[in-house]
Amino acid sequence: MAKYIEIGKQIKAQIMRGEYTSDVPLPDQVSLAKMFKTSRVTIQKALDLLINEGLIYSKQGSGTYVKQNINLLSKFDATVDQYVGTTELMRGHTVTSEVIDYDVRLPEAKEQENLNLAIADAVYDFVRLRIVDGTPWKIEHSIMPVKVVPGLNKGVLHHSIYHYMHEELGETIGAAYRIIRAAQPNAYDRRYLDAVSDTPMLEVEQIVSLADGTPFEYSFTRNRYDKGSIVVYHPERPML
Amino acid sequence: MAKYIEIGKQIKAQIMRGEYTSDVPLPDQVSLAKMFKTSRVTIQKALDLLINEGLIYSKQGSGTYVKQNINLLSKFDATVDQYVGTTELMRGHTVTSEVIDYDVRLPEAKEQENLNLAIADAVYDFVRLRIVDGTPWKIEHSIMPVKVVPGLNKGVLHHSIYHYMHEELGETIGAAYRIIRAAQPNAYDRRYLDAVSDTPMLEVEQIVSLADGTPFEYSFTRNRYDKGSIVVYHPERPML
DNA sequence: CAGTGGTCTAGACCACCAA
DNA sequence: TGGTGGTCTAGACCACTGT
Repeated sequence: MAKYIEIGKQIKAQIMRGEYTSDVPLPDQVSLAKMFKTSRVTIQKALDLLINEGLIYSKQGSGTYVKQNINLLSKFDATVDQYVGTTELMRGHTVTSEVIDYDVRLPEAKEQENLNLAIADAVYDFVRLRIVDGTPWKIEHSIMPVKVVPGLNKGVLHHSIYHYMHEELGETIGAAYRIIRAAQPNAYDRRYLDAVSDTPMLEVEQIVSLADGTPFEYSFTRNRYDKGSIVVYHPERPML
Repeated sequence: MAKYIEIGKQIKAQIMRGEYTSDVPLPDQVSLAKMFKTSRVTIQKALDLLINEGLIYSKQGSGTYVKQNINLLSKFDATVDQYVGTTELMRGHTVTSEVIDYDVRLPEAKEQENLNLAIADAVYDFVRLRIVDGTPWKIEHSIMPVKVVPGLNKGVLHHSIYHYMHEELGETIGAAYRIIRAAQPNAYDRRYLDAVSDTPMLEVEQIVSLADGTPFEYSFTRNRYDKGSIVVYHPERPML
């Protein structure tokens, strides 16, 4: 573990314990360097992490300050800006999957483009009903390339795909693009999620990539309007 | 402009021009340092920016590579992970606002909490119908603290609030929290957006802050399911 | 083992802010 | 004008990869 990450964690812990407030600046970088017995540059890198997380901000020539909205941050903390599979998110609840549809076929044009595939690269095409504590929760329709996620049989689909990828294939998940929209209920929604014509559905279309940028999932996830929302945190970011 | 940002831009431009592909690694840091006549550490900082943008990734002991999904990135580029007011987003179209409701009052409990206000801090409470090229598009219900955004009269509401804040008040926008959900149409939706009982609505509840973390907007924005979606890009991020 | 990226240091200089 | 954060350098050492 890099030293500056370690220091960043410690400072974050201090902020969370309320040792620094928005009223007064943090100790200056030179003092912090002395306290942590390191160089000023290392302190700066540690603070950079906290700035990226939206916890603090620096004002050249003035000091480093805790933001006024840390309370908000902690409230959203659990759900913010991280991608984990459904199973992980619902820790403490029983999540099971019913495989509604399962196929291996050649990709359509849009899938080729989004998953960066040649026309002969086969894909898995499956629909799963996710069930939480015994009640139907959401429907996931996923397309995954065989060459990126080999061995995705029905047995795996009943459990966590993300767990399988991490533990069995040794892959780490990277960035995700999502398009979020409202939609009218379709046949699946009516049949499995108990939706009727005036039940708004929330749909997430997403492309998820591995750490090296290889896209491995193109999926559509739908749930009833009263069974879940999406939380997003958009930090300010240095623009290139 | 910091040197490493300048270098980052140049390398980004090279990547975008296709001078580097995902097949071969970029030149190593030492070579780049020589090419740009700077130190290796500065190169590393420049590359860090590109890694944060999800353009490239580094593998210790091996090299630095362009991700396979740059093509995707460019496609989403315009809408990704940035907050700008409605007016800005619709450049090239005529956006006007009709003020449906306008009030100054004391904050409710939830507003106090989300906007970090005392009970006596007055807020503006207004509802605007945003109209694009003559057709009703979305309804924005906003709560803003008077002490943070003074002088928000009806005249300003007809134009861009974000423009007003930036140009008149000299404030810069920082992070935003958003909760996105589907919803059944309410009275406003039916009246102004031509929604009926089976028209799903997309609602965005958000808290937007200034650069120093002061929250200045708590709002609910709604549009018909067929009049807009939300695009989100979630890069992988070093976690603390 | 050679080559690559990752981290850290100590010191220098600059830019900005407040008194 | 003194104190603060922002940037940059040159060099050192470490960790990992591929041959």
